Amino acid sequence: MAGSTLRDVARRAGVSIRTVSNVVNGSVPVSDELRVRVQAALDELDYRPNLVARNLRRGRSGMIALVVPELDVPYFAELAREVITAARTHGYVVMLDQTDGDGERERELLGRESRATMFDGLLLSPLSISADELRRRTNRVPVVLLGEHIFNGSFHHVAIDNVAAARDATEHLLGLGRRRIAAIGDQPYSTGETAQLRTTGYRQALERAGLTVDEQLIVPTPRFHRHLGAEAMERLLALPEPPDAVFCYNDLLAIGAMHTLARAGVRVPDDIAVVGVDGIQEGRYSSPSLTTVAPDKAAIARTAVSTLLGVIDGSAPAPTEAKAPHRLLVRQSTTGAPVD
Amino acid sequence: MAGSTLRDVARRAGVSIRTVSNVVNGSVPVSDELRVRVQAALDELDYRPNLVARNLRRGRSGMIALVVPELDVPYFAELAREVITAARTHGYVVMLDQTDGDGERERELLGRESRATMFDGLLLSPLSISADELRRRTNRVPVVLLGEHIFNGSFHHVAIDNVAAARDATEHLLGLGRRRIAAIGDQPYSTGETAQLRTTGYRQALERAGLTVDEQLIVPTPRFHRHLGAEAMERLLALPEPPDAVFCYNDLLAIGAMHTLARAGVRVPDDIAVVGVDGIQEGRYSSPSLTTVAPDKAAIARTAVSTLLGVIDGSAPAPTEAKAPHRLLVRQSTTGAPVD
DNA sequence: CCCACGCTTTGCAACGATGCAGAGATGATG
DNA sequence: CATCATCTCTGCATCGTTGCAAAGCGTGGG
Repeated sequence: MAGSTLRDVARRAGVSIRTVSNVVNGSVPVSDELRVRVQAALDELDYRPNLVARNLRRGRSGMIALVVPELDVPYFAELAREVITAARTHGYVVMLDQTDGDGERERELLGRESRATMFDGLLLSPLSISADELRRRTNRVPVVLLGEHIFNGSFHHVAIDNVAAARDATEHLLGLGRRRIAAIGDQPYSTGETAQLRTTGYRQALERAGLTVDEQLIVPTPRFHRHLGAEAMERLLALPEPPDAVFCYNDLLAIGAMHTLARAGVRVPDDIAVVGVDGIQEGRYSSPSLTTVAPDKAAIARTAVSTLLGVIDGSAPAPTEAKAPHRLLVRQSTTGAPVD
Repeated sequence: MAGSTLRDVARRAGVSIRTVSNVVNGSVPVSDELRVRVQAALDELDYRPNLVARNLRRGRSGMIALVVPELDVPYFAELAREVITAARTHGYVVMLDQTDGDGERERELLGRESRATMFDGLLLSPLSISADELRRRTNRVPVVLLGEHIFNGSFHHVAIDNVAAARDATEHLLGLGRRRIAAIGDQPYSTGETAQLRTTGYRQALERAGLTVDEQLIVPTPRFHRHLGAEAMERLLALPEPPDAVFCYNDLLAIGAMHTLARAGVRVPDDIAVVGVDGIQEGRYSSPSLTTVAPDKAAIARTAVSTLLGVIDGSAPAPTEAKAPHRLLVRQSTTGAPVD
């Protein structure tokens, strides 16, 4: 009942512990006669290997940790799903933790008393910890970073091309004839790299189209949540000359913005077109459905996991910069066409 | 670099391994002089305890697993967030896995080669595994079940009162004067207990109001996903006499249903009122915003975690049935009033 | 002056598994 | 028939930590 060990099984089958281990692992040949006897004992005692002990001996835990800011943000939930799936194909399981974007929590995670040592590696989607700090603290555990923040070449890193993604979104709006295009989600301070890259892409698209950027139309938000998108949209509507399109830095901001527009009786896309980033499922069924730039989350997850495992087994020590593909999904919020 | 051990630190400080251990753990008193010396060595070598070894010795891992069908289903993501938070207050971390509602995967999880032995306990939200099977397989690991499925008294179990929740939702619609109320999401087969309980509550409400149930208006769905809600709604609209309200067994079904209604030009709530269950964030910002019966997820998580820890430390061996509270959040999809 | 007591410190064993090297049995070969 | 290679099987050491019991040491009381 309380969990039988190799010893118990060995005693019962009248063989050595080592032989039982060989039967369990199947790596070393065992004679048919003994194998049958041992197998019977294994079944009778319902033996289950103690993985903690196995891990100690083997020096590997078969676990990686995925740390995201917030698990209830759909993008991270969907990404987590893909990471768990990708890890499983390599025989790994995933421990999940969330930092709430709290730098303290992120720091704690890498501190001395953390459980990080229990994992073979760490996938980290950092929000507020700085590059230096991260470098100082992660000299033990293999780390791969997800998303933009911190990538000055000292860490393995997987992300989409955020500048191109933002440019694609903005150019889509330009292609629809919109000329007064707002942007929601800039973060013009040290830890807002992702947002800043998207701002760059937004500016590039406008400039290439020969338009000047109206700084009033760039509304910063401290995070990427629905209610902040709603508030930002209110500010845009209050302008003397409101926009005819909005590029939101993620889908949640876009959904918040559309919420405000619906309440204000502004038609989407007729009066204002809306596009987001992330390609979350929620956007397929919103009213109107949301045009979005969707990162290939499965690709991000696969790349991140295999990179991390490469670091773990020492075959890929030099930091890599991997770019995952993204594509524009056109839906009602920009074209009005009820596509799915 | 490769991780120093107690041995390394002991050698450096010129004391025994045991003393270093005592300093690290702080449980046994150590003289000031030695403590300082050992601490210095700890710092110099940047010692981090090997948690795998510690776990082996202590027989506890400080980890629990949370297994849900799909992490990208918002309800589970939001619940997972709460579970992680609740576990953290007890010093536990959470490993997350998903089964995709696949019975095979659920079985595998409890099978001989599973990693379940690595965890002190298991929070399981089962979809398709049967009670018998579960009982046969979990004689090793402490388990607490989340949600309805399987609760014949042999397992610890935390859920809301699904009958009451469904009744509340239906009565809300009745209170608005609706009389032809449909239900989307029944699952009239062995593993659909949750759905069946909601059907029971739905029937109760109608019967108490003196109405007869029109079986045509109960549309089953194999899962609780947006597209199935959309399809179900199409079937209801095709009826000679469509409903004037719909009770959906979860918010995703409701959002799918509203998607169909929007495309068909049916007004919500004027023509058809819609109510869901789960209280996911998505429903606050949908257009129209979604009336829903919201389980207290934080309460579910807290109760589940503390129950599980009780089982683990042996203080709560007898299976308990815990009911978490729920409440109706009234929004536009039933009243038209733009409440947040 | 000796003994007992309390406090700190230590060595040994153990948690349950696997790597390694060698023991024993078996069969093939000269 | 002796020798050697081959194939199973086994015992021992080890992964890094903590529980346990006892050793060492200093102090105070009889």
